[in-house]
Parts: sequence; structure tokens; C-alpha cells
Amino acid sequence: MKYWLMKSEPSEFSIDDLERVPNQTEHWDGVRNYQARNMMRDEMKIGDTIFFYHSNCKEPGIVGIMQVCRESYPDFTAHDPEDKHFDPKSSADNPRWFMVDIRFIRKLSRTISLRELKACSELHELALVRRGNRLSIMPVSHEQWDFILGLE
DNA sequence: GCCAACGTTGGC
DNA sequence: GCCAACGTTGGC
Repeated sequence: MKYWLMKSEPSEFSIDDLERVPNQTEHWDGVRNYQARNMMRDEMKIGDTIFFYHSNCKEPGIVGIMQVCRESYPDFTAHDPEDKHFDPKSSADNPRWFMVDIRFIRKLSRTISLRELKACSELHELALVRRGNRLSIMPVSHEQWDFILGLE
């Protein structure tokens, strides 16, 4: 089983939104970055666990845990001209973008902030805290996962 | 709202 | 294939 971190702007979709959604399950649509897509498409497996990260907000940080409950399939929002993430270069016949479904596991008892994560020498290899990082999906090692949960 | 750091696009 | 221009991300 692998570990991941996925970012979402809480003004778009927050951990509270995920907790409220039917079955507490949602598709992770809208990823339009090849590196992130490749990880979802090729590496994410059912049962992998994921940190839910709030980005571009007042207190950026890890706020919860979720789990992969359906492996990759085409991101159909790319084919809807009305959708914010519409991509005319993707089609149902030849999809360019993929997504997985994820299920809410739990909220953390507190936000583990980016500021706090940056201050931990144990996490210097984590893509999230590396300079200029913009990846919206990234792998987390088992050691990093346990360390971060130990901060809670 | 600013802006640095990226990724993508497209002319050549 | 290079690279300038442009668009986006996301912390601050």
C-alpha cells in the first residue's frame, strides 16, 4: 500500500465538503498536470491512503485522511464545455486526463500546517516543502507518513 | 493582491 | 528543438 498527498483549495472543495458528500465518496476531477495525472493513472491503487491538503487558503496544511476506492478512469469533466476544467484536446475516445475516486476516512484533530511541516528536518525530502513545488499530487514515504501522523 | 516559480504553447 | 511569451499555482 502506498501513501500520497493531494491538494485542494478549500474554497473549491474542502475536507468538510468531502465529509458531507453522499457515501463520503467523490471523484478527484480537475487535475490538469501530467505528473499528477500519471501518478493517479499508473500508481494509485485501491486502499492507498492519502493526506488531504488545503492549499491557497488562510492556513495551508494537512487536514484529513482519505483512501482510494476506485482506480483511474477518464476524467469526464474534461469533455464538458461548460466545465471549468474543460479541455478540447481530450475526448471520450482518446482521454487525456484521468482521476480516481476517494473516500473520506477522518479529519485530523488539528491542521498540521505547511509552516510546521517545513520546520521538520525529517521532511526535507517531501516534495511539498521543497522550493517552488507546485505538484498537486505527490507520493509520501511510509516514514514520512508515520512522522506526520505523529505530529497530530 | 503580489509575485516567484513553474508548466505549456507556439513561432521560428 | 529552442526559447520567449504567457498562464497558473499557491505561499505570503
